[in-house]
Amino acid sequence: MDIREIAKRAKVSTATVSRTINRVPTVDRQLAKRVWKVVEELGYYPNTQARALVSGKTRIFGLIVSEIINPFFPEIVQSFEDIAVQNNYEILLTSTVHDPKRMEISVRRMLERRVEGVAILTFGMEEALLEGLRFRKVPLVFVDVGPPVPHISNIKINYASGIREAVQHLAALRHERIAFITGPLKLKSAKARKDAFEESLREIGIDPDPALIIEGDHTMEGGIRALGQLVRRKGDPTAIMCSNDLTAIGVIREAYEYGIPVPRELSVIGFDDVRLAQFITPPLTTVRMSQTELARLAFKALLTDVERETPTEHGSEYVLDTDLVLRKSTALARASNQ
Amino acid sequence: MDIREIAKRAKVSTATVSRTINRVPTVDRQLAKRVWKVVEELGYYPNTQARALVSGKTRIFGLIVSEIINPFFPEIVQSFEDIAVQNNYEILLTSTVHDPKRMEISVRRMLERRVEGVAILTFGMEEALLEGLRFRKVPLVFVDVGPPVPHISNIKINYASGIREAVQHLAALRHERIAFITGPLKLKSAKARKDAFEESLREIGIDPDPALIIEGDHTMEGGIRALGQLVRRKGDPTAIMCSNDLTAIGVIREAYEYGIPVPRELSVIGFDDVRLAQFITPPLTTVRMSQTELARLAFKALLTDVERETPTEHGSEYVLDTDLVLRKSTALARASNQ
DNA sequence: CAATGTCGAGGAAACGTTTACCGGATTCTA
DNA sequence: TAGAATCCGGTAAACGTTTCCTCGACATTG
Repeated sequence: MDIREIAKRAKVSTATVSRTINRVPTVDRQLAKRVWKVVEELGYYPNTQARALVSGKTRIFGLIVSEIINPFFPEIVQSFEDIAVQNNYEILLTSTVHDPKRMEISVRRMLERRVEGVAILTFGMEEALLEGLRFRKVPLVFVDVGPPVPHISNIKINYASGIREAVQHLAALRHERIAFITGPLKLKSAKARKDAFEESLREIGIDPDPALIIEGDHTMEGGIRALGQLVRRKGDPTAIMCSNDLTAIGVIREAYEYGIPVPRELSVIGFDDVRLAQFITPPLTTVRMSQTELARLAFKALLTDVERETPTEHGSEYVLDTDLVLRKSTALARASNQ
Repeated sequence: MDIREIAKRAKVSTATVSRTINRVPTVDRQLAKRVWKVVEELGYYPNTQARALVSGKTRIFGLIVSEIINPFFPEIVQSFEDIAVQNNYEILLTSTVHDPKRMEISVRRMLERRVEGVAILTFGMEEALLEGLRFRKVPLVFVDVGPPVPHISNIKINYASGIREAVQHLAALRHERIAFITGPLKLKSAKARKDAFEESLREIGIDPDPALIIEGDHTMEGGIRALGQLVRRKGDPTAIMCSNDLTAIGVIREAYEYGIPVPRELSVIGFDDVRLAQFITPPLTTVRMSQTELARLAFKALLTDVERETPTEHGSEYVLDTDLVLRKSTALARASNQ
């Protein structure tokens, strides 16, 4: 059943049917009513392929993530979908699973399906692979790492705000030896978190102790390993901040193995506030980087770019703040026992 | 850049270009080589909308889930995508967030984008809402609840196998008072799990004690509440099985609050084996219902149906077994202290 | 050697929309 | 009241493919 069928039954032209369905205001109310009636009766719905073919608008946004099973992403995907539904967009979800080949395939898929824009929410994938998209002037939005050129927007994360809050929270609980487990330092975002931590420490008159900065890898196993290293030192820290929640979960898990009660003997703070931070025992105090908000900003960036008629010089920039959310994994420092 | 451009440059007809790209074997090797050369040079890739419009094949499968942030789903989505990529399919991911209206929208989206098949992996959504899909003879695949009609496949979960294993495991650890926290019993799958539990108990000569069967709701909070009820009884259980992992996590969490050490004083077993079962402390012993395998089966069901030329009488049926995976949340029953 | 069959490439129709353009009717203006 | 302007619906071209059909070239057969 197609638009012609509707046209015939409503005794109008296909043009009028099309205009009615697309709510072009100039069509006569009587005609429109007739058309809608037939549409309802037959349960007609337009063919998106045909639509897209002629109009050039697919109403699809691409969303590239690292991997869906990483707890960081489901909430983003969910929020992105919610907004897409509200705006009558479809979403083409693609994951790179940390494989450049898969990234290439992702780009290809986006191109073939003619998405109108792509949000790249991966952790550090080589940008070169996106050349195909950039070349075709598809609007893109990045987190932190987008170059300042037309059609490319950026969401800047304000790591410092939340991390400072966290450090000050620990200081208020009389912690003085605070360790930090970083992410993979080749990741810009991981580096930024570490820098923010050190800066926050200095701000309250504590000099960062290199022995208390351990390089992790943003996995639970990394957290486990890092705690192992930390425990072996004398004068070990009374609090540990982690570059992401998974690391913090690893730390808590390993602390349990060592018989170190969290938070009584050791305070732990994560970063990201993934949903599962609420599920573990004790519920994790962490720095929230709202995934919902991130998705919202990404979508908005894309939509704005698509709807803009004249391209801007530089692509827009958005800022996402972070803040501390208190749960149960931090407490007063134990009396110093060195 | 379109197929005509390629045709012109390769000095063949568009028909030949199309045939070449689609690897129709009758095209002359020389011509094919010419065509491919031009394709590579120009970086041409076909327009999927145009393709779909004329061929009627969109190469899209729909995937309807309850909500992406439910830990049960990310792995399914990931696996589904992996297989889709291998088969050159795209996936239209949609979530109902437990809202019939959203389900309706989902169906509509599937219809508009002309998906070739839909996997419905939600927990108990009214089937009536899928009428639109069924009516248009879109191949569907359900878990457990699909009616036996053409174009509708079913994946039957063998709940009994894993649950029996779990019960026998507990029995071997000398547990005699084993509680069960169910899911919402209006859900067929929850009911089936409970029944399997009771049956397994009888099998080893234990009569299910109704006082030890608590209705939960498949959430962490439900698990917390249920443990509260259980603890208040005298002669409380030494082991608890849960209808899903989230419930088990709630139980463990609340046990911690009560100061009941898991597994020393209380053994806990979950169901599903979501990824996060490995992240909690202690790592959760649980009955695995492989999400990867589930996704694989669902995709296969759809693909088989699409590729079949003559529709079968009944739609096919697949079976997914469950089995126990041992981690750290179970131990020998404590000496009876009643 | 003529007739028939086989093979593969090209021409052109078709898929279901949107939209530029046209033209008739109506309203407005002088 | 005639001409201009405005409005709005219809006609048909276009979007980029796939695929049916035709047709020429060549091989095979009697």
